[in-house]
Amino acid sequence: MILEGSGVMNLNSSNHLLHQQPAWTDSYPTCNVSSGFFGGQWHETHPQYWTKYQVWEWLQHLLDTNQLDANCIPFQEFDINGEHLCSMTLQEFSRAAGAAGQILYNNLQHLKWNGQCSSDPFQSTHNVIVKTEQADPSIMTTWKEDNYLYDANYGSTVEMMDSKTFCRAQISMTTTGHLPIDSPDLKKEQEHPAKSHPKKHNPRGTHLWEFIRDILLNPDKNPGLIKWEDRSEGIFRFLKSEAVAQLWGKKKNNSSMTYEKLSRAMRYYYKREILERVDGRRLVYKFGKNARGWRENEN
DNA sequence: TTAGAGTTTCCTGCTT
DNA sequence: CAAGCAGGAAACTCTA
Repeated sequence: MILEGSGVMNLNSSNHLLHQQPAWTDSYPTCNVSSGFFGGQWHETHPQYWTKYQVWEWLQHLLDTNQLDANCIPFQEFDINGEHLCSMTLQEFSRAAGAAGQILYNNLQHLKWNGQCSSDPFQSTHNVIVKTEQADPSIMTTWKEDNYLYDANYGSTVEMMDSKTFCRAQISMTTTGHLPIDSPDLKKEQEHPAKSHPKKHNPRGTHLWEFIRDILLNPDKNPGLIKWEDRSEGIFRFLKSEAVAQLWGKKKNNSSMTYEKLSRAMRYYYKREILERVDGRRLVYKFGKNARGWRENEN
């Protein structure tokens, strides 16, 4: 998983926006706990409301942005939701993730603080919009489709802020850090953003191959869409190719995505050695040497 | 403003 | 025959 919108960004409008809106509840106006198959993207939601999957997405993001070895963060120690995560102390982070615990803790505090000036539980439930999690991608709907969400607490629809603007604001604040964080890692990142994010380019969120990988790595959220054929070799097979394509389309806000188009993008990965061909087998692919994070004992 | 990355879309031909 | 594969070409979106 790669940072969406890396490095220094054009923050003028988003910074302005955030400075105008110091309360986290205002900075997460579109919080949609389970907007999609995986519960939406972690940076679209306040940490308090992350699902387990979003916690993992956040961990993966930190691995990427801090150039950490995958072994630095034992994911099994973070089989928890956002609420649990937010309740963890620095000591608990350190115990769970060792040296990386400090980074995790600082980043989480940063994210919480980023929008959260108040811990008022009323405020948090007032503005955060919750949707019931839907396991079946065929029936799921996203906020983009309807352009509004239903606020269960108040029985009303809420107009949405532009998600891209919101994400940019979130990520830029995370990566450039205008907040008083003492973490040396974050300071370093502020001083050398380009060095911290070498050749990261992920304009529209997670890459396709990472999206596929994450489905494979999260069987609880993978209702028979893709399965491992040979886990150790990184060989996998699409079981519901069109459903996966639809899911990818949802993620990219592209309702016309098909497996034919998705597979074309997959084939481009051959040249980059992110995927390898598996001859003679339909719907079967294999992770290549440039694909990271799919092995059970990565690195 | 521009170049490049990473798709997305469309296409033709081939294979299963 | 349908579905999937292969890969060229152009268009598109977004970031540095």
